[in-house]
Amino acid sequence: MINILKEHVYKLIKKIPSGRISTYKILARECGNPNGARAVGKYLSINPTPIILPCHRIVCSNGSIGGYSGVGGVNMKIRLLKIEGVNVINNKVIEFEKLLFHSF
DNA sequence: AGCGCGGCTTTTC
DNA sequence: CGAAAAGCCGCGC
Repeated sequence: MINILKEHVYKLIKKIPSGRISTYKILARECGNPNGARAVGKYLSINPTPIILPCHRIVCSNGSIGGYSGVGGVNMKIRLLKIEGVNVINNKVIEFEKLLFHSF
């Protein structure tokens, strides 16, 4: 059990395979902080390796794209998701529930 | 060493 | 659908 969310979050994200996605809340929950989704988002925002860390595979729990502090904003995030095979329409992930990866 | 702020959110009205 | 409020952690001053 890692107390530090940041480290834990990064590891979890790295575990997410291509074509799969997850949510901030789930990650926060996996870290033991169900209400720490926001904190998780911040860690991703300050993540040292934007593309290396598949932060674009993380979306809102409601299926919306959420946000992206990197260059290109959510547009780039959507682009990356589509490249990996995730359908995104109107800033929302299609069938994101089926793509959710919660087998950490 | 201590305090305050911000953020890729989430939930409810 | 759009807007507002709430709770969490690391970093900077």
